[in-house]
Amino acid sequence: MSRIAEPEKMENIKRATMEALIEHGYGGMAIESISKKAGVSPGYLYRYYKSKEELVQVLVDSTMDEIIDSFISDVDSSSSLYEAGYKTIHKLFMKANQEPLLAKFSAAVVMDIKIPSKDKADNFKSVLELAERCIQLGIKTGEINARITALEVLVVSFTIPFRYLSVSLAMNNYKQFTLEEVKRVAKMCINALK
Amino acid sequence: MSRIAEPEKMENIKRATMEALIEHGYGGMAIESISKKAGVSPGYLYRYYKSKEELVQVLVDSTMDEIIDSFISDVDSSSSLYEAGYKTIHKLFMKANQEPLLAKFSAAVVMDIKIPSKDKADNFKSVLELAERCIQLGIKTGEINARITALEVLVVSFTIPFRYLSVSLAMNNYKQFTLEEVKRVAKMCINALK
Amino acid sequence: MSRIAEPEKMENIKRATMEALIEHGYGGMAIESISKKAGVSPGYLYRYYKSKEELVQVLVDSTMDEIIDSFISDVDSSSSLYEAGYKTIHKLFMKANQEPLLAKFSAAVVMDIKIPSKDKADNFKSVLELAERCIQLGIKTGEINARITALEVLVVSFTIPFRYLSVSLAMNNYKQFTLEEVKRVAKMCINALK
Amino acid sequence: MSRIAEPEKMENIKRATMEALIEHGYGGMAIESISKKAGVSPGYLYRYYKSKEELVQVLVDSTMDEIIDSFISDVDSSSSLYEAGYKTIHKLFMKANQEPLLAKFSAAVVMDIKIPSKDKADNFKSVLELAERCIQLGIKTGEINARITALEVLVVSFTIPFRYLSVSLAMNNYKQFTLEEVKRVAKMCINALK
DNA sequence: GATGAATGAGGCTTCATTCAT
DNA sequence: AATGAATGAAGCCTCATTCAT
Repeated sequence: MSRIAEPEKMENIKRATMEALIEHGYGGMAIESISKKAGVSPGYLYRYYKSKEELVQVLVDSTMDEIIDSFISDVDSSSSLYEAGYKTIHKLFMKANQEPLLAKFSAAVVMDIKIPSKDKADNFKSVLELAERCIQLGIKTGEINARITALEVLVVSFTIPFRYLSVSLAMNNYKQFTLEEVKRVAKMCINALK
Repeated sequence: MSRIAEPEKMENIKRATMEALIEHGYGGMAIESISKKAGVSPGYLYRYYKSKEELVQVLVDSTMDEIIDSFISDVDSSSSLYEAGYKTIHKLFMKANQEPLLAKFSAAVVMDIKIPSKDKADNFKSVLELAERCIQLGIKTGEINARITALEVLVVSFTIPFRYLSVSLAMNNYKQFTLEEVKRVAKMCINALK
Repeated sequence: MSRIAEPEKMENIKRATMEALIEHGYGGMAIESISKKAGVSPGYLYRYYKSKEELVQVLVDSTMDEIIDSFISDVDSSSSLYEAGYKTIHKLFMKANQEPLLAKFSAAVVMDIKIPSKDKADNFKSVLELAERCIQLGIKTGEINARITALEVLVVSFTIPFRYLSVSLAMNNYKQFTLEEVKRVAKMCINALK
Repeated sequence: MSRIAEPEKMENIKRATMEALIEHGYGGMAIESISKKAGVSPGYLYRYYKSKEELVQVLVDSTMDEIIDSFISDVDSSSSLYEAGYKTIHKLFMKANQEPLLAKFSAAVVMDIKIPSKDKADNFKSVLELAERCIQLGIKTGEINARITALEVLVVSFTIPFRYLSVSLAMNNYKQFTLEEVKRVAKMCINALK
């Protein structure tokens, strides 16, 4: 698996894989249709990924890492939980406005248990740690109930924004999210944890 | 003359199908492994379902109908939104205590966009109507913000309980839910819509 | 394979088998649809025939025997080849008027090489002997060329009437054959061998 | 870059399909045994034909078209019906001498009603038109009875040569046809229509 | 490097046959 | 005797993967 390759082709492959995963799921997606949509040969894929599973894992893991890292940096750079949530949701919804595919894929990765990823347990641990940080911040600012659990934070904050996004786009594929919506969704999350 | 079609076999098939769908998704599940797990021959399945797709559709549609009907009756028989939510979540969590598989499958059906169902648009309409009813009840009792949208209700009430359930069971497959948890999850939902 | 059985059921089975063979061929016909059409259970068939192949063989062989025996008796009881041909074709076409299925099946058996029969070589020998008798009769009466071969007789007399029948019925399934047609077809056969 | 799709493989597939169709019929032939006989993998077939049915249809339709076109050109280029018949039968028998398989397949296609073809009705119409042309030519030259019908021409001229061929080859698979036989079969056809 | 022809294992589905009732 | 539920081998077809060019 060599490092450098034509970046445009790799980008096409990633996008085609995301579309296929969203539309058909892991078991239902076909390498041939992905390579066709990406404008490369099936053989090309196997130069950079040793299997269908690896292709998906790499994509899913990097997406998950990005989501988590971004959320961490938002929490660390905010002085209230609401602010952190607002930032994260803002990024997510603005990304959805420009690149609905990427946003939808993020939602699918967060929600779907069946997509193969290299280390589900690892991701899970990261997310739980993140939830703990949120709790600390929220308690310090008095925004949330002191008895809230990490599971509850996770279920709320790692679910409502993504679900809002994917349901909205399922209803209208060209939907543009507004700042008003960002605010409302952030408020819902905070309220849920009160 | 005709022997009774053994209901136990049909039950086994349904359970095996749910497990397979949860674990591998529609495209990844194999009829042969389902029939093996159910203790019947592959051909047997085709006596009652004309295809893999129909097998899944029937299961998904009946599950979705049950969920919606149950929720409707809870809303109609309650004098507050909190009460309605409590009833529904109570049923769901108690079912999970006794039949984790059924509960997990319900969650998968509600969350997964890719599972084939006879009429996705129909289901969606039903769910939206249900959300409207919740809003009416919640406004009457003053429990929720008058400006809340059906989408928001749907995203909160049709997501948090199922997500709480599936994440909990993913962490510990033998987890038993408590009445305390029912109360807390119901409260989170109501709070989110305040 | 016991001897006596409800004759009506056996008759139904035979007819259903003929229809299936004509419409779908041996490889394409299904025992289950035959038994359904015949109004008996699949298991019933296996009481009297040990396999799909035997079911067809018995039917085909008895049909072939009937055709040959009938032709032999017509040749033996006639004083000219034309008379013999006329008698045979007359029987065939009148049978077609009353029982198109039986006539069509006879044609299929005579024409189709792929239908399994117990002893194709035997049948073939019988038919060739028959052709020799025709030649003897035809030469005695001066109706046919003395140098005609058995193969030629066979190709003409075992083909034209059956083909006329099956093509006619393929064009119009309710076609009724006339005596005029019997005469014309008999004449064509004789002429061909002049 | 792209290698030439090996024409030899396609040829092998066609031949294997013809053999299978002749020997087992459409319903009885197995894709796997065809591919094995052709020396390719089962999947290979589906690169060029989208189904078993299409594989057979393409083969049958092109064969039927060839037969009809060849017959038409023979009729159009001849000044007597006998000449036309002679030419056609000559081609057919000489082909049989060199490629018995192709000739046997032609006979099977012409005779067998159950083989799937794209447009049976179309073929039938073409054949009837052809018969009409034969009648016009035959009447002009006085070779045939003026009251002959298209059905009769079809039954004679589209049957006797093919049946002569297939019965001959069924008796002796290595049989070589002679010019004398061509003449005799052509004469039989003409005589039949007198 | 890139391709896409080719493979063959495996998935869906049918159907001849059996056997408990 | 008669049924039809049940089986499982086998058929059609797809698709992840390889490799000669």
